[in-house]
Amino acid sequence: MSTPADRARRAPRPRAPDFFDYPRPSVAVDLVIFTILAESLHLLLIRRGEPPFEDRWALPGGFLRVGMSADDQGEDLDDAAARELAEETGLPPGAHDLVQLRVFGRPGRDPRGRVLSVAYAALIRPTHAPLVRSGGDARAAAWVPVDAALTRPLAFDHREIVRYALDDIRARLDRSDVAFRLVPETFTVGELRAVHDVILGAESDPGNFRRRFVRLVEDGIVEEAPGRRITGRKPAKVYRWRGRPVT
Amino acid sequence: MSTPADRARRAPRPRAPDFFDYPRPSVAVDLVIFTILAESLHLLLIRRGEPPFEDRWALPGGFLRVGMSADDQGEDLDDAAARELAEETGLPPGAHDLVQLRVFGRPGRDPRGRVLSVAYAALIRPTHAPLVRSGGDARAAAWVPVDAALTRPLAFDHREIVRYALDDIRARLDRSDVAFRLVPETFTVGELRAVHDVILGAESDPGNFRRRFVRLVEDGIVEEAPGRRITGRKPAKVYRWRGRPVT
DNA sequence: CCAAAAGTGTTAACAGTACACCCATGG
DNA sequence: CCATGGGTGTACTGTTAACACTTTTGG
Repeated sequence: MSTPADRARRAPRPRAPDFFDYPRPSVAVDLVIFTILAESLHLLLIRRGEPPFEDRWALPGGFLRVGMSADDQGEDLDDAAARELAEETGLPPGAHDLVQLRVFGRPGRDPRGRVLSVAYAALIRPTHAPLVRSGGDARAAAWVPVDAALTRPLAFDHREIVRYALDDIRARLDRSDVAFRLVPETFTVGELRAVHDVILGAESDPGNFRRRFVRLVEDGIVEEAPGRRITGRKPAKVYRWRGRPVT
Repeated sequence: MSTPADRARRAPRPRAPDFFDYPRPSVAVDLVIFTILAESLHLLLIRRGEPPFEDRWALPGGFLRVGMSADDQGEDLDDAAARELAEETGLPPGAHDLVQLRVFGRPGRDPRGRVLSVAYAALIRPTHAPLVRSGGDARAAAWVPVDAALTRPLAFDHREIVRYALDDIRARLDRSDVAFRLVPETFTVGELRAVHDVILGAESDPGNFRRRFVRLVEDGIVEEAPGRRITGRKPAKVYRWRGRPVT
């Protein structure tokens, strides 16, 4: 944080901070919202209603609200992401599993002018996914399978963002709460295994998966829930994830 | 990317994109530059010469250069980070080990107005660290041990950024090239182990470390270099890291 | 010759993998 | 009664951790 301020130091120092006179970028917050539908990983896309990229599919998002006064500087990035998530999905703001991925800021990514995009990942339980309505502005929103989202042309550099988000949740799958957030509140071992398999795109051994699962129960990360569930033939025990700690 | 543009859709559409009229934040790029000095992890801090936080220590950095026209939108974020790194250290731009960490954007973090900071981590070989001169603007720059940097009051939210960067390189230590970049071009097993120990703050077993090291040689990640080096009593074999792949 | 670091060997515990198998039950 | 997923057992392999040990050589 120096260059423009330094220039000020050489010249007689002005009252107002001079870096405010330099051109500034617009900052958007874009969301990669995942869920599991029909045994596969989906994400939420919006059909753009205006240029640029009119009619193209894009990630839901919006501009960061910035205040102009020193005492009201606007909203926090995380709040902006939470607000967009609520606006676009209509879901209650309890889904506080938003994680900042990184900034995408290549010049030219938005033809209108310099726009930085702060990308966030969110995870929606499949039980909540059908509740998603088409955003406050009645724009077309749809759950799209990830492979389709990666093939289809998207607006801006959103394909790159999706690619990054996908790699990210895959890497975090075993070291964070990702899987627990993509499964109903209560779940069976088989259901959790299905989520793992779908995200990694590989079939895992039921026995070995169960063995790792019982360790989670022993460590108190997961607890037995009342009732059983009939997914296949034999009813299975039901479990619940106990909040935070995974690793 | 919608809210302001949507409003435009309801009203008769103006020629110029209207989101340009909304207030925008300033965007800075801040660097956490690590090196190893005197058997411990250090990072580069700058003594601020102007308010706010005059005389406080801060991370080196500067503002992102943003173009105002549609065809010149300014510099890329990574380029801005590389430029700052070169400006602040005077080192040749070959040190292309810059990694974006994340954005820090809490309102109020800069009293002058809304400023987002994109944080980057950089790793400097100990052989290059002494070459660092005091920046183009002759401001005081110093290598500071990480624990001192975390204790001392820093400008803005830079302590939080340092904390994050530290956690990040610790987490990536075994899954990336971090260690190889904090060691001279050629190095002995003991030297690499010392880097590991210093970053993790724990003494590792020499025998076990060596065993893991020979696997790296077998996998072609590291190769033997000519010569030997006398670090302690018995001269040790010298190795070289072969570029990219680690995992 | 000896301190100190390089380098080797051995073992127990443990986690991952593959695969065979029994169990319970809804249709 | 049987197909199907729930649930158990087992043998093999590789990795980690702890620690005892030998080797080399500058001072």
